[in-house]
Amino acid sequence: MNNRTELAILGLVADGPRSGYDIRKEVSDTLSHFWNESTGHVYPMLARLHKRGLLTRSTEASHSGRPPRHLYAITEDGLAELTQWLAEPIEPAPPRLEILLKVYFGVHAGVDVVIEHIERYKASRQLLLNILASVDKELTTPRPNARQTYLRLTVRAGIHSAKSAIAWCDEALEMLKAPLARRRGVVKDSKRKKPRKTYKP
Amino acid sequence: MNNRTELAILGLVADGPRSGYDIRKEVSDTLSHFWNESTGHVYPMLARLHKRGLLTRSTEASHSGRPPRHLYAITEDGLAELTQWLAEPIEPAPPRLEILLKVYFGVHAGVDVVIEHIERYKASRQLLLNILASVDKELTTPRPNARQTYLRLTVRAGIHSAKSAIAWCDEALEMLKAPLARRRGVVKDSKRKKPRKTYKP
DNA sequence: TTCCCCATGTAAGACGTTACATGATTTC
DNA sequence: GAAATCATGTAACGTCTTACATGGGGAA
Repeated sequence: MNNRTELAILGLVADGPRSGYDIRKEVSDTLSHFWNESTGHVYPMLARLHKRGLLTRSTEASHSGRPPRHLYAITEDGLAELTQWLAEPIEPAPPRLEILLKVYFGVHAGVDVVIEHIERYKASRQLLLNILASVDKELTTPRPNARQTYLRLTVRAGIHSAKSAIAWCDEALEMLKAPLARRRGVVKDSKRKKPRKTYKP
Repeated sequence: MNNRTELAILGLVADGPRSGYDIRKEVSDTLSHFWNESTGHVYPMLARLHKRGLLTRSTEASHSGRPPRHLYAITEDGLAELTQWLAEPIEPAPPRLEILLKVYFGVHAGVDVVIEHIERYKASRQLLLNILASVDKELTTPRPNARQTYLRLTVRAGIHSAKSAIAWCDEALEMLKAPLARRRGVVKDSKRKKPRKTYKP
């Protein structure tokens, strides 16, 4: 099996019974800095896991006109599958970094556009870094248990990554602003006929 | 339009006529550290771009039994669409970092498994860093043109990212090896019945 | 002689997103 | 009075991957 949504669900339900809603909430509250799930995918995958016998399903009485709540719990087979998957080596996902694609195509866009993208990107990473740094602070306790440690590790990963992104942005902005600004005519070497419009949002 | 494959194709063909094969090759040779395309997607997207009038298509005579080579070139409409897309702000892609998912679920796998994953990951980042560092060296020229600069920026991004990943790995390994090793019993708090198997590949 | 390069493309399907439908309750 | 929360799910669609089919030429 190879479906990442199913695996994420399995991992979460392994900590105790959860509904589809619970899972969505947990992902967006706690895992959002390294994982995401979309609503429309969680419910079908829960159904599939149930059909495959990896989850059991029990229905709670509905309160006041709400749809009934379905609680899923992990089975022994589910736990076995989860454990097996957790031990399997991770095959690196081929990257698709849109910002770098736009940077790479910079010749067709003009320096100003590229600079604008990098500045926006830097701002977004800075914002993320601020959030993660404060989460990290909360998570820093004298005697963390295993679960806290693992969660904190994911936050630390985000912090390292955001910092390096910011550092790259600074380096890139310097490279682009200083020398290309002086000889902006370089862009004219390309085949374009019309002059680039300046990018002013 | 929102199709990333089409946009990548458009950007590459904007530098000069190319065949489907050329594009696949260019992606895997030059962009592979930040972008990928799969064979089965490139050809249909080329056909679509042609149908939409963003690319022209000319057929070269086939040499010695090979299938005929189709050369695609960008049209004015194609160039316009490319330029417009390049100027559009980038909406951040929701992350899905499998390694962090496995770290987060570490309680169900055991410390040894997590450590093993991080060590493998570190090795892979180290390898990538070595490659990118040597590419960066080659790309470091006294008077780079715009194209070289943009390419180098993508390489620099990879270098920053790999370094930060390695730094995180080191930090994580230290956090996991020192304190959890001393009180490995923490894992027993979870609901698992069976002891974890040690992960020895 | 075996493997990689060239060179096209299709078919099937997995994966995932977005938008929709429903509607009472609690919070601001 | 508006907005968020709770809570399920489906339908349509877009994106992308994997595997297959074909086959000659050149390099190791």
